[in-house]
Amino acid sequence: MEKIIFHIDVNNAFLSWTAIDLLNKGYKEDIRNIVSVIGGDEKTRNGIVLSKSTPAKKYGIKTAETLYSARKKYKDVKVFPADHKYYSIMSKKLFKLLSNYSPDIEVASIDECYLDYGKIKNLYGDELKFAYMLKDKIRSDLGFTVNIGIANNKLCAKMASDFEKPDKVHTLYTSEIKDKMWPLPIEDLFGIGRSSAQRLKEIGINTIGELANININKIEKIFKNQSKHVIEIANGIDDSELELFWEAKGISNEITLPKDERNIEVLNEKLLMLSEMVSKRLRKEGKYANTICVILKDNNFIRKSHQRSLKNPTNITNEIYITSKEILREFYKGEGIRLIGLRLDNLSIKENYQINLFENIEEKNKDEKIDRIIDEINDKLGNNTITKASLKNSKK
DNA sequence: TCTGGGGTCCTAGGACCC
DNA sequence: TCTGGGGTCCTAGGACCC
Repeated sequence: MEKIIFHIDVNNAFLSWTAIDLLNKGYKEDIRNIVSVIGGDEKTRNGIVLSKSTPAKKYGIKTAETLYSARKKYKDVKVFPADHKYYSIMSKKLFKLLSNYSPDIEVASIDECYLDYGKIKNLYGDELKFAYMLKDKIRSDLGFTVNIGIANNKLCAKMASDFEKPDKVHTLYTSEIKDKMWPLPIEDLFGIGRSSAQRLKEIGINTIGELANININKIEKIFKNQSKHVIEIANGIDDSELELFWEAKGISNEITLPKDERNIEVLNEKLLMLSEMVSKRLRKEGKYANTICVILKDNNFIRKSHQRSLKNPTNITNEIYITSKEILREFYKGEGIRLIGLRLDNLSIKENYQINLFENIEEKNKDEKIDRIIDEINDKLGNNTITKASLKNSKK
């Protein structure tokens, strides 16, 4: 069976979805048609562009740049806050619509997915016709536009959906790689980021085609034993399968602080909050963490992290909090901290206990039960209703 | 009024074991 | 009297993606 993969990508997802939300609420203007962006709050140092309208793009405004910088490009750019809950609803609507046609969908992020069309071609016929029908149906049913890339593997489908936007269908079949992909600049290749692109340009490689045809020796210093793989992606070679069942390998939350912080007591309070956030998500997944990692970003934007493997996996808020405090104390040197984060890794399904004479299993089970009850109450009454108070009184 | 947050994968070095 | 080498696990950091 011929492999035919679709990559479906929402155009300017956050901005489009906010535009729909605003129109539903009676807002007169469709912000997709003006110079506008979705941005964070500058007062809390979250002032970056998360999504931009097509007109904003025309003024050179880019995702992830500061609002300050965006305003320099267009003084009166309209800035709207993100609404992640609403985005999640719209995302689910999209995937639900798509699942009416195929069960073989890989959700790649909140606003994009892969669909295995090869498996359903005998039902729906020509892929190009179907793609046009699908994109128009999404637009009429859900109110936003998508790009659809069609190819013989995931990589090329992804590349194709990134061609001209918005509201377009493109193909990048294996036979079209030379003509459609090789002339593109090297930084357009999926998997080549800023750092790799820079180093490739330094050795005179500027297009995907140049990379595709390079002698492997010339890039081995840069890419080590990934060199073969890098040349393959430049040739549009990718035999990876769709991953239909995604499971998180780690759970993390981070916060940027309103000002640089040097007070370890304040940092500990943030760790308490982060412990509550990550451990609640962990319990919801029914999992246990084997590794706890504390992340710091200092006022020079340097990230540092320290982690610890646990003797026994846990999902208990207080255990995670106590451990994270110890880790922080071990490596915090008093520098101004801009961001603090907490990550749980090496997740396992069941507590894989080795008998530990010094640990009271019944006590642990009780702690976990209490945490779950707290989760339930907070879900009903809104977050942080009882958690902090109960923890502050808990034993060290 | 400068630079988010949530992920994955890879590398390299050290510890440890045989 | 001159220090192997493979395998695995842990840790820290970097690159990349949306």
